[in-house]
Amino acid sequence: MSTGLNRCGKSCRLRWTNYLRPDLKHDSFTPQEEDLIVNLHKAIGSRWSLIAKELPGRTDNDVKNYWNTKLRKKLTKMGIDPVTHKPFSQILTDYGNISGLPNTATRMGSFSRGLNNASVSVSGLSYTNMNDLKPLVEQFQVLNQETVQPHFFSEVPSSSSSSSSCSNVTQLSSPQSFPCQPSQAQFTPSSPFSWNDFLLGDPFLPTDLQQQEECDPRGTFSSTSPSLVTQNEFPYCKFNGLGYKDSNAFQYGATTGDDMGNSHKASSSPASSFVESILDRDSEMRAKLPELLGESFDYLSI
DNA sequence: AACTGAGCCAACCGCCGAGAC
DNA sequence: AGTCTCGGCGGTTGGCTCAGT
Repeated sequence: MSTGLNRCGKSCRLRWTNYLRPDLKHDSFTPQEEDLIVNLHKAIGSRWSLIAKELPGRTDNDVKNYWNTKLRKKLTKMGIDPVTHKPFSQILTDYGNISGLPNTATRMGSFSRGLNNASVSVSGLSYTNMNDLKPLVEQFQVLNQETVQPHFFSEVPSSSSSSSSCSNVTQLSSPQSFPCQPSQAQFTPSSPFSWNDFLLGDPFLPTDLQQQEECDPRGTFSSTSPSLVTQNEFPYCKFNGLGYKDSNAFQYGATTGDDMGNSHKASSSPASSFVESILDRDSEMRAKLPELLGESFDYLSI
């Protein structure tokens, strides 16, 4: 049916349900609604439609947006992890229980330092850092199943995602054999992964990942062509639940593309930062653009 | 006045399941 | 059984606004 609108039916329906419906509230959320959202999120995770049903006049999109823009940051400022709803101190305690690591005091220090470093290059100590670290942690949990017990981020409520990320997290506790795992031999107990090294170095450039990608091009962490890697083969290759921004950020340290690989050759020293890797990458792209475009080109002059 | 960065939110995307054919 | 359409859902993005510089 043609409505004369340049919209598909789905868009129209969304517009109606999320905005035009007459029973919707358009005023700001009340403290009571805030409390309810936080409590429900704690109980059932990011099931926005279910949460919204408890809030008359609010849509799942409203609740989701409010959570993402306000509540999550609010909780973070209060020292509560918005994912697990646990105080960061408790998470750090849990983190301290990871086996095969140096003493807790050292780890705590390096962990906060890692977060602070991230805050410089991202946007302050916020949930973003936790989410940025999460896929890396998961990668390392997969790569080091023998030495790292998966329980830090695996505490994410199983209901926190509908289709993708949730299922992957639960898979952590049931390790599979992955075709792209021949590199596992490189992660022998004699050289266990060190959180300290990881956090003291560049969190986006774990050197072990380079070994991984050199070993098997298929077992990459590529987000440029995530469809090449199925979840069954290697569930944590896909960065489920992360946007391109996150994935791209990670790319600087972990892609297998020709150019990317070169880029972190130059920035793989422990002292280099994520920002430096971006700058390196930027220089490289600028150098390559003319040949890619077949003509002289300086995008800075646009 | 111009620029910049952060916050906000409607809209979009991709996946999934249900139901019709 | 296979395919298609539709609606629901959660995650993400793009563009607007506004405060700060």
